[in-house]
Amino acid sequence: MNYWLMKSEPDTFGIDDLATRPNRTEHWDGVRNYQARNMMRDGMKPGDRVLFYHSNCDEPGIAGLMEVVREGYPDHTAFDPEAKYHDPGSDPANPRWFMVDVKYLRHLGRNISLRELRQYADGPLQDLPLLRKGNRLSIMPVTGEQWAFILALE
DNA sequence: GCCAACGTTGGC
DNA sequence: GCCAACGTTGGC
Repeated sequence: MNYWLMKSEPDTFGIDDLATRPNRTEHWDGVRNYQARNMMRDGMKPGDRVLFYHSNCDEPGIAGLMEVVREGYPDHTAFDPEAKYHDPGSDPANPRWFMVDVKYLRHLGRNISLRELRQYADGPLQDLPLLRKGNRLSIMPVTGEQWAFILALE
């Protein structure tokens, strides 16, 4: 089992939205970055655990936990001219973009803010891509050690 | 293949 | 709203 972190803007789709979806499950569509695509297509497997990170909001940070319940499959929203992330360059016969399905597990007891995580940027979390300058990856791997350390802060 | 211009991300 | 960092595009 592997660990990941996925970002979303709570104004668009936050952990409360995931928690109230049917089966508490939703597909993670709209990713249009090749690195993140590769992780969903090749790396993420059912049973993997994911930190749900709220970005671009009052207090950016980790809000809860979710689980991958379906491995990577084509992101059909790329084919939809009406969709926000429509990509005319993605051919249904050879899809460019992928997504996974994730299921809500639980909220953290408290939001663990980016500000707080930065305190450990020179220590236990020094290799966490989230804390690297200029990082813009919306999906990133988390080691078992980082996962355990972050949850111990809760 | 280089690189300037541009658009986006996302913290602050 | 600002702006630094980054990815992508497209002319050459």
